[in-house]
Amino acid sequence: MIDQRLLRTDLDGVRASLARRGSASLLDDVDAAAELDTRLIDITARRDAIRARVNTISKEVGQLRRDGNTVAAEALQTESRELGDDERSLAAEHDVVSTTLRNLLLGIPNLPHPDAPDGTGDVDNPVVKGPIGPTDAAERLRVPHWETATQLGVLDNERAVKISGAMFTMQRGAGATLVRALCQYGLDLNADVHEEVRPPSLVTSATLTATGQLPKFADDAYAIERDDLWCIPTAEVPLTSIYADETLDDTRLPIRMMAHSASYRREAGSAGRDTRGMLRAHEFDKVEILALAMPEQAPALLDDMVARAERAIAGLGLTYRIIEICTGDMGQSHHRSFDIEVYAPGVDAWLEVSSISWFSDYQARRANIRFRRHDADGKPVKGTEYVHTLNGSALAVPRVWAAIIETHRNDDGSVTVPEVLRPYMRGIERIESRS
RNA sequence: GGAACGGUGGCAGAGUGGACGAAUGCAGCCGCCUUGAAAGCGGCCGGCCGCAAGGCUCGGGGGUUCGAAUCCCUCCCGUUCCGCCA
Repeated sequence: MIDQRLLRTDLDGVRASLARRGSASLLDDVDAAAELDTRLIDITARRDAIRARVNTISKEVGQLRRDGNTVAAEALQTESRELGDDERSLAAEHDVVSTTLRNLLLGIPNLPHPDAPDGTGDVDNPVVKGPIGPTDAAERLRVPHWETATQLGVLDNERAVKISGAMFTMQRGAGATLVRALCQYGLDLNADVHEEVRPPSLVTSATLTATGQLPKFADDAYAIERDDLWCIPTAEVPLTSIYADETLDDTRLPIRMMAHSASYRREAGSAGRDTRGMLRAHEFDKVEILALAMPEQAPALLDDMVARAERAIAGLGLTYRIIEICTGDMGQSHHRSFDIEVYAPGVDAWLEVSSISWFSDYQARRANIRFRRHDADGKPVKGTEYVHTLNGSALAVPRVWAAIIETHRNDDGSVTVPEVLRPYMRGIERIESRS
């Protein structure tokens, strides 16, 4: 959520910032929210005045009864009972307005960073680095990974579909080992500063709301309705909420964590797209890195996390570039965002393999994650602030897997395993046909 | 899944309708004492919203009442026992 106070103190600033996202109806929502906020303040003030009076009366009644002054006590009780009717109707109005306002606020996206590039869609995302590596593939590389991998017996999507339906994938033999190797590689590369976490894969609605998936994007996630649980679309979801409703000490920040998890996505609206191979699937493995930080720590962390994602890709000998996400293409919760794209020669396309984002305090406000500062003498400063959250894929398996198969394909149809992965693959140097 | 008992401030733990935002202990903060520290002594000390007045907060929600940590309903969570299970 954005800071509700900004609606009162800097409505024009909020409107100008969100206008960069390019949605007219969004500005209507902002205006509506500002109006509700004003009403809510008025209602709250009137309700609280009545409550204050009732509280005072109750204390007086208690005193009068102790003193045995029943007549006076009963007179006050009558007054209080009448006040109760007003209080109830104001409280009901307060609940309606504040619920409406909250639902509206939950749907209002984050304010983009001033330096985020303007644009209306993904075509406006500027390339900020690269391409690094060749983009002119040889003939032997012009083979989509699903052909190479199926032939090698390391990808068996036909049977995955039999088991689970369309858009599920299955890796076998060295292909399965490669999945696990990539995960372990991604973790080891980031273990220097990140705590490894194995979070739950099923989370509550509250948890999925904190990171921004609910309420607006419910259709994108798998729901287990009977138990009111959701399959995580990314480890970002449980990791961010680890410290939900907690106040952290500034000395502990930044808190940096990483997790390997499965990610589940319904891909509603993309049926029929990228149905072959490993480019899009309902379930995939990913190593996520995440940081909770003080606002002033965030920019450097963002740079560091992009560099880490880049290092993982570069180490695998893949061709890649880094793009920055423009205001028109940003996700709801994003403040500033970078993608790493890998060139896949077999399908001759740039594949998004990593997305690293800074969320400012947007998620922390939803998740209620605060921190307390200490002054130079180590004394706690009065009041708390929301942390900033950042996260990104350190290594998203399927598309990297695909790019490896396509990039490191040999003339004979075998695939050379990148050197850095061999320790995780029982020394396998080449993936060769099993038959 | 069944049964029993629980959920109170950073922690431990009192409190069964009014003087309770909450005893007491520990931790923390300030001061005294001390060469320094410990001990001792005195004082302060939960959080959120609000410029303030004030409001909210004893697991969540609802109810009874002039008034609820306390009574009622409901949901959630925990512990123990039983059942089931990797």
